[in-house]
Amino acid sequence: MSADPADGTTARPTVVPGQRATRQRAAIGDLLDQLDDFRSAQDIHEELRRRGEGIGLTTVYRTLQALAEAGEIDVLRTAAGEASYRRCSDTHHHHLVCRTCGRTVEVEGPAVEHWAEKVAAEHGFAEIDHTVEIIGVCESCRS
Amino acid sequence: MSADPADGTTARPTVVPGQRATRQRAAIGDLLDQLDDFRSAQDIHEELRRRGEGIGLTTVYRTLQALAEAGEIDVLRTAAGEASYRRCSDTHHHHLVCRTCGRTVEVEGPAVEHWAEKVAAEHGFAEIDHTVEIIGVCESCRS
DNA sequence: GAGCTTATCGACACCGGGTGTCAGTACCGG
DNA sequence: CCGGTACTGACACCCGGTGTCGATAAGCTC
Repeated sequence: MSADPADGTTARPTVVPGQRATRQRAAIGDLLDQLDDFRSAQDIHEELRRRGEGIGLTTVYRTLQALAEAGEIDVLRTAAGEASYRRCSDTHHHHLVCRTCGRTVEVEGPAVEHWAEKVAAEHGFAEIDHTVEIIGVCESCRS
Repeated sequence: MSADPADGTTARPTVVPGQRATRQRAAIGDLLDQLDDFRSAQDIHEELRRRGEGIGLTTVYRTLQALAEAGEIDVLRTAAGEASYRRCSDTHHHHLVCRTCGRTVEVEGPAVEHWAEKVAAEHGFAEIDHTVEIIGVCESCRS
């Protein structure tokens, strides 16, 4: 979470001390960088195999899970209960998803954040966390 | 969805024409009326068996699914990917859930509805649907 | 660079929520 | 009361995801 110390590292590290940089992890990271919508673990695994990466499904599951836990990527559950992953910006935000083509737009909503906190406080709730997803049909899918 | 035609039916019917009133459906309906927080299908099944209702798990799954589809009850997915059901008020609303005891509070938020619509419109999305869940720790669980 | 330690990998078995099937059952209209 | 049909439920099955454990390879030390 904290900013990089002032050494010359370039982008987001994805490498945590005590965690090794492996070909598989790099491949998943690269793929996530190239994609801009939510993909299931199986999708990602399949795509990597298609690209000739020798990688196991278990590894994909675990790596995605670890990335999600580290806050590197966002997870969301589809209606079918399947988990989808996507690399997202650091800032807190929510998603606008097209139910037809799956296109995703990140949206910020200070209004919602405030509303959530206010409502929670009114009912005596603390340590608030919230999920907001908006699902609809995007312009190009409507035509 | 549409209001009842002007005959003398009392409360919410749960009975749709072409759908039969069975003991099992009634039992599920009754139980849902008595509960006021989200329960998994398996919970509900177990509770019904405990009460001596002879009812199959499959039936519970299907009935809950049908009720959810008809808008009679609300569904939400737990972090584990399990579906939870609860009978809710007719009006559109969201939930404030205690992550410790599971207590649920229904909250309304015109502000969020407007925000969602506005944001969606700005990005050319239509036929909007949205989910908002706030999770925290309630007052009694904090002490 | 060699050697060693240890995190990581991945094939495979397994788990558990949920669904499809299909014969038996029980509503409900006539 | 009877027949047709919606519903039921035991059971097999599906599939996303996790645990296991021997094999592998990253990275440190010398």
